[in-house]
Amino acid sequence: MASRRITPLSGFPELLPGQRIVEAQVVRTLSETFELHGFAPLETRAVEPLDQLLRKGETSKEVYVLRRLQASEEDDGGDSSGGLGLHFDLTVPFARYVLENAGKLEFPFRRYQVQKVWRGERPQEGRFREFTQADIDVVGRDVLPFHHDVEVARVMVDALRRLEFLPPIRLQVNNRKLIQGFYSALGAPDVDAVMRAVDKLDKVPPDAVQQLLVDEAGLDEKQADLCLRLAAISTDDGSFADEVRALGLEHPLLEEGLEELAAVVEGCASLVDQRVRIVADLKIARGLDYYTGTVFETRLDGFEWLGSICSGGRYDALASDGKTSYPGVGISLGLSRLLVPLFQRGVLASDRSVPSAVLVALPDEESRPTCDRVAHQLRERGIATEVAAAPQKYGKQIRYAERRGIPFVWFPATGGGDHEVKDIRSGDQQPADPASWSPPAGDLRPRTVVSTVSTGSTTESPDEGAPS
RNA sequence: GUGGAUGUAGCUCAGCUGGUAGAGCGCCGCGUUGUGGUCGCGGAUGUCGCGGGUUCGAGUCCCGUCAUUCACCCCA
Repeated sequence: MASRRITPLSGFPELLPGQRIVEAQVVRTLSETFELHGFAPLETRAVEPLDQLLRKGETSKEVYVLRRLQASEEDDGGDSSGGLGLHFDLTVPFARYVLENAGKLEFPFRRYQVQKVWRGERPQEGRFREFTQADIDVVGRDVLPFHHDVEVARVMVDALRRLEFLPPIRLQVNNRKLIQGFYSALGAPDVDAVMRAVDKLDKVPPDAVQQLLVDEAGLDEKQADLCLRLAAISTDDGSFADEVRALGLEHPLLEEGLEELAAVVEGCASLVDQRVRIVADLKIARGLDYYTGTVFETRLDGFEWLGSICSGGRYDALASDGKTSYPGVGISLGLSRLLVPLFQRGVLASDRSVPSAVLVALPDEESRPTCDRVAHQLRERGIATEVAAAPQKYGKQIRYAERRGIPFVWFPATGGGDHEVKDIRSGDQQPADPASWSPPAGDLRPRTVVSTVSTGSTTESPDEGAPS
């Protein structure tokens, strides 16, 4: 059989073992944090009917279609759903899940979900066709009190701050009501077009956006100028409201948005520290999605080019069965976008490529039962242990451990002597009892290692970050 | 999906106007016959991303393709 040359697949990243160890630890930290806040774990199927995926306003998404190899032409277009597609986010499947299980769920319903999603877009650094998202959402029946907007922001910030290896982050918050009210008060003929233009401020210089506002959103110079002045407002406290009011426009929606935005910023103020900033940033618009109030984006210091790693917002009408509507608010974290670039650039790594904390050396094949017993005793106490594969010279066995980052090598007692355990980083070797010996707590699990590329310096941080 | 740049050893990269493929690091072995890392000596790195074309001859020039990356689109 001719072997086809194997090549990577564009946009479908795969991790090395040490990187996967870091990712798995991150997922563990996120899940624990979400559950600390009472969010229930949830998983939905990978596929949805295409008509669900392509509901209003979502037709531009690049959806991967699922098809049976044996399906005939007639089968494809036959059923009413129009076939199946892989989900491109976790919010749309969740909305469907809520409708489907509304009778069995308690509202407001809080859930988190960490799953792969697929988008047929052109890959770039931090943009993939298959990637992992971590979502939290709160959904109510008919109504959802505003304080949940503050809650989801607090939960996600709490989760992010526990990932101590991350560069400092900046959560940017805005409010759709605020900007829509402002644009309406201004007399903008097409509020969506204004948002779309303003949303480009990240990449396009202000005077170009001004031109867009005039050409495509139908504003005059003075209106466009006011839009830019609004978008330029960015404060880390409630003072943005004064700056907005100083622009002299009034509208009920604008007022409502100002109050909500202030509530989010002030509600999160207690979480702010050196590694987490929260700003009211009035240029955040979030495209044309289903958002109706609060909107979030999140950026990493020094990695602004990556775009937002974590965003979301309030949607008043995401799910509805005609009689009942289910308003929600949520945020989703792009786990792959966050981690893969840090791996690629060598910023993040694991200090081990295996979970093992101990390698039990094997003097000879006859001693394997003895070695297995030692390993068993250690594992019984939660210490990840492996026994050497072959009775090579001890130097080789030590090197085996070193290559994998296993910190301890155990030398079993032979001929009546003591067992000994060696820390191969320090070279320190001590007699030890397999029934009671434990490594230092910090060596029990692999650690995430952060290296600052510019200086080349290396610092270690425990993965299970405690709130400080 | 559209357009541009890039692709040489496991990694970082040399390789001139076409003429038999290189370095450092890493890896393997020995010195060191059950205790690695330092040092010394020795060794192997490879369908030059892949396929086709031009040519006596292609890593080098041309076309296609795949991958990476940048911009657009969109967004985690």
